Amino acid sequence: MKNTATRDKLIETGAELIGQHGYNATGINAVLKTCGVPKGSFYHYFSSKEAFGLAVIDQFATAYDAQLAELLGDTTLPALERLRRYFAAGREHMCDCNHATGCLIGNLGQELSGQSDTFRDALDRVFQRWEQYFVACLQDAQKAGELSTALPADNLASFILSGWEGAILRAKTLKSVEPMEQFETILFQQVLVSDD
Amino acid sequence: MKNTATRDKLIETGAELIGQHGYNATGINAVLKTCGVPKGSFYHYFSSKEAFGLAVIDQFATAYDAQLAELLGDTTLPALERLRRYFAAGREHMCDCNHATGCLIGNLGQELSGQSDTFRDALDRVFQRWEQYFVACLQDAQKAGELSTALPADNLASFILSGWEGAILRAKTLKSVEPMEQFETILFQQVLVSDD
DNA sequence: CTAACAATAGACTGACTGGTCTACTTTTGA
DNA sequence: TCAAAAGTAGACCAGTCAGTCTATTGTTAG
Repeated sequence: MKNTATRDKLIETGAELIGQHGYNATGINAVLKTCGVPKGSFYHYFSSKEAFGLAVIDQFATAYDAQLAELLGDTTLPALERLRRYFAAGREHMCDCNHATGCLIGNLGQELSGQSDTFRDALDRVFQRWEQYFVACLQDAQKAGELSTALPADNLASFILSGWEGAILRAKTLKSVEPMEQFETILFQQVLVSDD
Repeated sequence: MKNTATRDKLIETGAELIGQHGYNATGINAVLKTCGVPKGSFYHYFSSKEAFGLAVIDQFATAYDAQLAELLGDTTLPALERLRRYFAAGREHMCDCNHATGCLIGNLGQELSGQSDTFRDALDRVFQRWEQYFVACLQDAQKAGELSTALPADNLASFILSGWEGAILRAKTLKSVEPMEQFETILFQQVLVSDD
């Protein structure tokens, strides 16, 4: 399995279609037709649709990890400023996809975590890794005195991830980033505050 | 269309199966087999699967409305106490379904709002009605001096709905109500506070 | 050169999909 | 009483699904 070009093309197309229509509504044939790959190749690289789905999640998580590291791990900026930039990037992405795709991991979490434990585990691991980025960033903020140490960083991180995923869901159904803006506003105004 | 017993049975079974497996993964034949209704009856009451799905949403929204009115509209209790009870009921429901179902509207919002504008509109209307219950409850809290008037009630309501839906999603993928608890804790500690 | 293996290619399969059709039974209202 | 309408019943249809199969082409190592 040296030639990864075809495999990558399948995963890329799969991520796009699954992001748009969900996992169950995305047929393998549709993926193949979209990227012009024959079925023989698909089952050469993936043992089943589920294995393909997991590979799509894996690839997405890896790529997103790099983004998170860049945005939230950029220690040249104040920690809360990094968070602001992360939220801004999320809003921008939401507009770019016409409020249709949102967050692939969130989408699949809703759709599949009741359907398959394999998927649920994979998606939960991604969420937990994301949470760790938030924890690190919030701890930076606490060390710098930007953020009160009254609230544990890990609880805050869970709060932020939940709220942000929910805001993305609302943005999708409303076709507007307003819920994402309102979440960010109140979060910074009431939750991410320093000791007076 | 006077005999609603068969129709109700179809909708009830549909809500259950769609809640468990999602809309796309729930076949009409599975619904029919589960509740022992022949296909002829199904298409006597519903013109298509989409119409059926909308009826399921409608029925669920109506039933949930009654619950919200009871919990959040119970003016014999302090407004913030009503909110606490609402969250507690949500957590209980999450445990009852083994963290598998979560919120039907949230699930379908993720799955279908990118797939069909008809569904998206229907689901968004439900969300907006829910938000109005929160707004009314928060305004009660502000009038009673339980809650600062510094933040507009409608922004807060949007914040709470987003956060709660996101917490439910995390609870599903984590198979634990912990994210819901963490959301509630920080919400009451930092956001739903009175003027000092 | 050639044998082994990676990869491409797509016809094909059985199961299942949403939806249609006709036949039959029950209920209703005049 | 009886005809029209409501509702039940399930065989059936074309299309699609994930997955299999065999054949062929590219590549690589001995």
